[in-house]
Amino acid sequence: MIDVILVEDNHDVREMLAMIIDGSEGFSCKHAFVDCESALQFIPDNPPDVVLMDIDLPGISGIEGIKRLKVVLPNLDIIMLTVHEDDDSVFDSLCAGASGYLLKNTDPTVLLSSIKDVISGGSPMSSSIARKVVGSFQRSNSSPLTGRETEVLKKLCEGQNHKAIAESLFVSNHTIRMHIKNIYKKLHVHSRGQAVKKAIDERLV
Amino acid sequence: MIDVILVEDNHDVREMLAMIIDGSEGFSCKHAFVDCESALQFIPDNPPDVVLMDIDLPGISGIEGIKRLKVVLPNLDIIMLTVHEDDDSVFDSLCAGASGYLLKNTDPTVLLSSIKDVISGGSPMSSSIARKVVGSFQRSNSSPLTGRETEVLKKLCEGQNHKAIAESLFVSNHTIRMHIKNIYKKLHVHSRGQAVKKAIDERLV
DNA sequence: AATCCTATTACCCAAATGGGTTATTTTTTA
DNA sequence: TAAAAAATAACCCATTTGGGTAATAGGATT
Repeated sequence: MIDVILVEDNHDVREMLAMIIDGSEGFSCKHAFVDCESALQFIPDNPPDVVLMDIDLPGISGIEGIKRLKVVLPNLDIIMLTVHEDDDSVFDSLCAGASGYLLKNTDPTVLLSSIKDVISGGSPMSSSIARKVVGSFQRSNSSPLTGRETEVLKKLCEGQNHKAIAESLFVSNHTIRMHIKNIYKKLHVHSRGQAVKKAIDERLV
Repeated sequence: MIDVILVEDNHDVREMLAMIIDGSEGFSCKHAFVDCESALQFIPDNPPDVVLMDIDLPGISGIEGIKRLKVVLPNLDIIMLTVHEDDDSVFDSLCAGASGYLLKNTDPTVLLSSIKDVISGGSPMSSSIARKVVGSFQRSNSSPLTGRETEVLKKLCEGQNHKAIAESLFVSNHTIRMHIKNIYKKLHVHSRGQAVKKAIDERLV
């Protein structure tokens, strides 16, 4: 029997979801909370198998709630169940510790299979959410840098200094300094820190 | 009719997959290549709806092949179809531009629905792969840094220098330098670059 | 009340970095 | 084959950074 806890402020949605889950074979939903405050009091002492969490909640937000739950229960599986499909909501939720992200219009059948999925180590997401997540890995393929400059930038991102980079690439430190100067010009930055930030933001490395 | 191209060196696997796909209602697989070299010659002039790509290929690897295809066809949907489930293979593939990642033992029914999925903007992945991807977003919740130090580290990651950080936090640059010294000690690093790398790697910011 | 932690400010000095300029060799491209 | 781009190396100088040390004040903890 899979034990599910809901955190959802809308009365009708909460009751509806609880009924669907609790009424399904192999699922149980005996506790549902209106806000994170009450959920945070109950859950640490009574951890369920899965938590379904809304984002828009009065008081502590669902994202902040996830962070706090994860501190005391790092292995708890939490699925975000929300209407928000914007990048920030998705990435903030995942960074906070959500293992899945579903939209509220998700079909009940899919919701139930997603709950099973997250328990068995999966990360249920809608197609469009998954594409956002995957897309965040894709790097620019139009870097203004040359091959050597990209190599050097990579080393900069690893925190290496002139000398270390020169040694690892078997050239003089003068050469590395020249490469770095050119990198800065091309990226329009004036320091290592800015170069590293740009490299990461624009996935140049 | 969904046009699919295969790149797979193993003869039996290639023939089998081609037969499954081409024999299915609404799918067509008229071209299958043994290596990236030949695929790279054909595909740019005859772009299909979806490419299924193996990783282990003689000559140009599947990952390198994706990169090259994406340069000329940035919107091409590519699904990695491989036996490798290690982190590097997964992340390198996604970074190279793959939109989906499936294992070769994937059920034919799932494979076909995944092809439809990727065309409609999704990113088909197995549960365990999705968990890896989502896991890469989760940050550590046990930072050794104080609140103020974390603020400063965030600014370092944005490429700001002493003075800029001091001004944005309304304190003297001496204070910021002290914070940075303490951050370096706690993180066991000796430069901005290393601190930024550590901050990003361990998701301290 | 005593202690610890955090945040704050300050000074000194050596090392690293950033910017400007010039030049040779190799590789790539037109 | 000629021109352009990339990689290599060097010099000078001002600024920034890193490391050591010291001190004060407020808050939390014991």
